[in-house]
Amino acid sequence: MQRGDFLYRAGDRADDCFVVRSGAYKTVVVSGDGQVHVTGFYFPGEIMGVSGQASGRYRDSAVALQTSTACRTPLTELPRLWEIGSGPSLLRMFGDSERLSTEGRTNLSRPAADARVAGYLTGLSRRLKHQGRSPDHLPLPMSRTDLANHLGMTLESLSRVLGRLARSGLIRSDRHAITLVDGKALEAMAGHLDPEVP
Amino acid sequence: MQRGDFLYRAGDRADDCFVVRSGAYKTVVVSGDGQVHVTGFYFPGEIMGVSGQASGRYRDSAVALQTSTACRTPLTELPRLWEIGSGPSLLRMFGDSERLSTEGRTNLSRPAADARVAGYLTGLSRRLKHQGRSPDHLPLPMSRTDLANHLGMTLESLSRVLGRLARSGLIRSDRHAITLVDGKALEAMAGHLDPEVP
DNA sequence: CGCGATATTGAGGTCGTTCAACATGCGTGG
DNA sequence: CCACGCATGTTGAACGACCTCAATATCGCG
Repeated sequence: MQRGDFLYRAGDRADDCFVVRSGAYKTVVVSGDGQVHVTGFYFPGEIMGVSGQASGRYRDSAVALQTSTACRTPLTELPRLWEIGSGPSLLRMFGDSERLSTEGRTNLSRPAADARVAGYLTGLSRRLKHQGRSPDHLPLPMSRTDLANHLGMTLESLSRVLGRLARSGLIRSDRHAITLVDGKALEAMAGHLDPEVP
Repeated sequence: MQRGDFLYRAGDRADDCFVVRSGAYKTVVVSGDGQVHVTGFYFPGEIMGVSGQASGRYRDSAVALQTSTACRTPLTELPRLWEIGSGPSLLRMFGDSERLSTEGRTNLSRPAADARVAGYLTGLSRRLKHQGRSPDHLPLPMSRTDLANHLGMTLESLSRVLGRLARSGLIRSDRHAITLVDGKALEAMAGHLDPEVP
């Protein structure tokens, strides 16, 4: 898929889940008044489309941030999945999704913009590490506008925070990537969002 | 259970989900640095403990806000629940849980405190209506501190916002309950978090 | 190479936080 | 039953941070 293509749209029948293979995606929800909120960014190995599996229709839309590929996984035969013993993994998906949402929520509840940015970066670092990739080289394929929206701040604030962190020597900030220099300091700034990853 | 009792604790083996029967509960997560975040409030008919089903251990703790009862639901019984026809409703509850989490996240992303409070109130109203209760009489069994924490603001700000809304005639604010007077205006203030309820 | 989109930087205003004092409610015990 | 005391909630003032508006800089792409 190319940048801007929809993997699925809110309202579509939710017959499948998707696993990112390459590239990156974002999920967005549009409010009744037309306002958009970026609910998440997804990288290779991560699962998308879980939110729709309960109601039968996707609640959010998934958009490719760059040239990307994803693996479609039909889940229409839910009861039969139980019979063949895939029930636990289904629960795991729901739980993972719920947990990611909870972490994001905790992060958003912090008043300081610095803490939210630091929290997102450390969380992303942990996710990448969990996928077997380098935890210090963070890809940022999303626009500043999208990331700021996701973190509940304006793009100007985000730009300033990143500049501040770079000037402090905690990170190296490229436009489409960030390298963590002092991850410990970032975690401290974020307030240790989550104890550990089991 | 009495006020302050734990339904389950973070770290416990997550063998069950719980459905609130009466009263109300809150869920909290403690960060590595000891900071507490209130992740949700749960009323009769709503499901709790989903977050733990991924890792096998609860990620949050559930605390009774008042004298409450809950129905323990071992997930090993899920196939049998399906046989007796309770599978779909449980699945619906899972979906509702995930959706609630997403809505809360969207709500927190708004910068204005008024919008976040209005968003929570309208969301709670819809949840109560969904459970067959009055959508205009909102119970607030939680403390101001907890609600402010949940909404990502200080208790002073919350107090001011509620006072402002009451003075504007949009709500009637008691200490442990709120009556919606002008729900439409509240929804507008919240920015229509979610299009509709299918 | 030039243009449009995206990102950074700057100045001023508003809103939420902080610190503080006051008011109210609730439970306990006399 | 009332009074007391503590916890909880409300109100006030000043500071600081984020947002808004605006200009400049840089990147990407044809």
